[in-house]
Amino acid sequence: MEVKSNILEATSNKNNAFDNFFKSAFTVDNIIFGFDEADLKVLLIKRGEIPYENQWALPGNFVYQDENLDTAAKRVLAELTGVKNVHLEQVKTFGSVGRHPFGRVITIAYYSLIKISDYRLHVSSIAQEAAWHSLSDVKGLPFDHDEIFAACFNRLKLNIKRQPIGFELLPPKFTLTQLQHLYEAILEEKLDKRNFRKKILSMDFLIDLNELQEGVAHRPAKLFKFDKERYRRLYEEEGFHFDVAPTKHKKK
Amino acid sequence: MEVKSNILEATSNKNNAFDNFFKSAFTVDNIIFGFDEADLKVLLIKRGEIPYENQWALPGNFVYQDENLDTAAKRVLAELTGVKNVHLEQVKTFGSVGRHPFGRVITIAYYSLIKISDYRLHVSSIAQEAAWHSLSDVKGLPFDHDEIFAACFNRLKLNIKRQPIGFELLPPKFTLTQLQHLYEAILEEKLDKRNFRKKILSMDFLIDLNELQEGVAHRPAKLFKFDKERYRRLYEEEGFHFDVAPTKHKKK
DNA sequence: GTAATTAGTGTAATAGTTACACTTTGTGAA
DNA sequence: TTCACAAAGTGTAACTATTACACTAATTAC
Repeated sequence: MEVKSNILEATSNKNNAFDNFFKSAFTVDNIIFGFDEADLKVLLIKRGEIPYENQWALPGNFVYQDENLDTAAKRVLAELTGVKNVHLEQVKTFGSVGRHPFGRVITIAYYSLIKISDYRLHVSSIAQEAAWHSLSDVKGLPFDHDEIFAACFNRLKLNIKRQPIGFELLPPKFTLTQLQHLYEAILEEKLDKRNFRKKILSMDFLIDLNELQEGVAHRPAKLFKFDKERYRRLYEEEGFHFDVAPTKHKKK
Repeated sequence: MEVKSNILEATSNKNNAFDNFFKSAFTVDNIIFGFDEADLKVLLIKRGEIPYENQWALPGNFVYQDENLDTAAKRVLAELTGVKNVHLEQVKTFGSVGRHPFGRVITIAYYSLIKISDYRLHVSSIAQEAAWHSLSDVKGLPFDHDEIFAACFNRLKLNIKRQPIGFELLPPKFTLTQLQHLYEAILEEKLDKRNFRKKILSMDFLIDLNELQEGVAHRPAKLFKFDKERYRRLYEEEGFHFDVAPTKHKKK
């Protein structure tokens, strides 16, 4: 009771102190994005519990008593995929009164980006089953998960233009075409090939590895890697602004 | 007990169900910005309660049981200032384990923008006393309020370049110089007068009222107003990008 | 060796950004 | 009434970034 009564001392005396200590729970949801050469995917779990048992939903879990929020989000990811050390971003907190049928639940939404090749489904208490879904399949989710998903995808769209986070979704060595397809998938528009290459190379943080793609039935592409150190030196203070013309974009 | 036990059914069975229902509280903080002709200000309250009694802190309060998060943030603002219908934005949620000395407290941080002239200190249960502070005075705040403040100010800096929110801080009729000073205060850099005017006028959502400033001991400036409808029509889909050269900015 | 497939490349027109300094219009004091 | 003061208001040329656009090169599979 000690914690409770102390918190209540700090509360407004206009209200009954107990009003501020109602039954509630808080959770994190972590929207996990992956990219598989062609499409942007999201990892959904099949719920093993009521409510909405057996429906596909965003992965999430309660935050433990002695656990920070970011840690909880990382734990959800790690338990589900075994992947650690990823790009993680807190997006928005959802706490409408009626959003959970069983009571007041506040959910802090994160997204994270992983290399889909690193993914290996783990036996996990969080989910019965997990699977990658195309973005277009992500609708009709339970709770307010459609809204949460939209907020996270939206944030990703904004961030991709200002931070070098695309590389988190690609293997360490990638071709410029793969990178372009990734940008196109996130931004949901086709980009002009020459302008894309000119722009991204002019930013000067990609290193040409002088290696060629193998095992493709056409002219092999050069492989590049992202130079994080160089990025830091060049852009740490000012940041960048990636904006390339979609193909056949009409001028006003 | 009904709510509690139902939520607990939905929880992971790997953990003791009660672990997910520990003693906790959640609050909103609302960082209230105002602009007084020259400087950007923040409204701080003098805490009337332990911990940190009598220290200046960010305004905040518990979220009530039947209250949405945004509503709670608006309530904090209204109780403190009487101002309603403002620009409000959720910024980030803070929930580190040790951030509150009395127990686990999750805080959802918002900022809001008000016209300082509308402000009138209300008798309020939230604060003993409230006062505007210059940005440079906002440091050494209790809890992790320095970090919360930084996150909100940062967000404001980003948003001012992409949304027409500056007008929320100015009277309905304002001069271009006032507007420029506001941008300078938020961005923390001096801007070039001619470039600023050219850019903001070219955006085509300011209306020249054909009225002049009164009561100044120099050439009076023209008054403008922001045309919200026109803004919507022009920018609803694409948004804008406000970026004007600081004065004497050196090129690389 | 030829068809299929994707990689890779340059330029001119246009649009946007930047740097920069003097004239105008009002007030208020002598 | 005029002069000092203060801030308002204004244009342009140089530079930089963005856009639109189509063919040749390299490889594999048959």
